[in-house]
Amino acid sequence: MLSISEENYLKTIFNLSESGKKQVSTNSISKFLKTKPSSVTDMIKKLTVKKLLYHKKYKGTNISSNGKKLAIQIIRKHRLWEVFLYEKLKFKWDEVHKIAEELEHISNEKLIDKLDKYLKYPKIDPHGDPIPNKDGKIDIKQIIKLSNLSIKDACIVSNVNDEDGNLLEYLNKIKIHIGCKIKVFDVIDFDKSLEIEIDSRNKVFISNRVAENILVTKIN
Amino acid sequence: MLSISEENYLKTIFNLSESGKKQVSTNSISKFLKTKPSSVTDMIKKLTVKKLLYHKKYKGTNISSNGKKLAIQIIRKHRLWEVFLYEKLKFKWDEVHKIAEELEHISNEKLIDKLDKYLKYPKIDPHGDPIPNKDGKIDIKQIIKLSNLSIKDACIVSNVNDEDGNLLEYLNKIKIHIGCKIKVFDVIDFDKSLEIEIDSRNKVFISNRVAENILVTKIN
DNA sequence: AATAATTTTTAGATTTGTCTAAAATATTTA
DNA sequence: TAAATATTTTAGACAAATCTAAAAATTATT
Repeated sequence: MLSISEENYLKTIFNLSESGKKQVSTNSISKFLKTKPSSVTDMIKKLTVKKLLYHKKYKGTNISSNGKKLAIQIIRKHRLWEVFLYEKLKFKWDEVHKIAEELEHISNEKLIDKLDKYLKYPKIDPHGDPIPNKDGKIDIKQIIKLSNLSIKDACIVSNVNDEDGNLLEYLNKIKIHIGCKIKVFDVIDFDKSLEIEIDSRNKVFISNRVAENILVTKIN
Repeated sequence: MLSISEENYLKTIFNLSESGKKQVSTNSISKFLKTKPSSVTDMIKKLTVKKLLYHKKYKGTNISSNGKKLAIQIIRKHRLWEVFLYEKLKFKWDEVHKIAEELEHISNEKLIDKLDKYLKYPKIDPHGDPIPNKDGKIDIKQIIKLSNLSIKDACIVSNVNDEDGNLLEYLNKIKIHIGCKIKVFDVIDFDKSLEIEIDSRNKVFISNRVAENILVTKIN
């Protein structure tokens, strides 16, 4: 059994090593968790003794396969709770993360199995991130341009090009934001513009140019 | 903000002072929480400084009105989560307590409000205990004999006379246990025997003599 | 390559919640 | 009521998770 702190470090190290190079630096962990580097060193020692990490002094940290397994189970719990909060309790997509950070540490396998079943075995969370299954398997998240979707496809916005203030302003106006759900109702042959529905509410047309600057994950 | 330990002590002291005399002994707390009396003394000091308890050396402990307010909110969370686990996730009534002990410490007012709404503002938990409302008001739990109910009443079994082994064996056979739900379908005028349905499943007749030895809380 | 700057680790301290052992107080019993 | 027993508190220790300050190692700069 891991403590909440140990779980948070493990999860952070897993995420950092997924989203970058294999060797995770002490500083990057400390920045993410808002703790001092010396605290990170201490915790790395503890988790290394438990064989959840590999560590070479001054060189960086790796997650072991046991560590990875545990981290994935924590992420599974986090994302399932996010789905619950979003779909059942009707929280907004940007409110669910903070609460799920607490819920994810409740350890009861039966609870998670039943929650999974109750939510009808969801594949992605409200941010479009994939939910690992019970065995720890994760469907790799395929990020594509909204312009690549076809009629009847649905997706979650995972990123938008934020270099252009005008684009952001426009997206804000039509209520497209990271985490929102978009369904494609029609693709106009003539100019490849899209008729889409945003968050099951407003239906709008957007140009192909705009659609190329919105990154999404398909959800069906 | 209270720590999980502080919350557990506060809740325990509240419960002990409700279900007995006003002065709670250090030993009784230590027995309930399975910690040493010296640890209890330490925690009492901390909570006394925070004005959640009153304490007189060697004499016993009282909960303050602020302490009571906090304790009731913890109990509210506990019981709402129990309803969720029982009704939505389909846990058995005797499995929910342990998990709710963990969930009750998650502190987010909006979460509890939304959970309450989602569960349609339940008044009692799966054990028949009343759920305090947002303002901390608790409908006092009225424990009555099953024999006092009328047609169409429903209730939760809160206690059975366990002095007679034969009665226990019989109740076990017809699957009446603490926490189960009973609906009264008919009251026979001739001998005051009852036709009841247990846990929305088996329908049986029981004599008035048996019904007098089952204590329940009405739920409608 | 030598120096400066940054990163990481070590050493030692602090807080929280627990413990044991012993002392102080209260209660029960003979 | 005095002695025996039980309860409660105090004193001091420990593990977990953090911190600060300083030392060690690495990386960048001139």
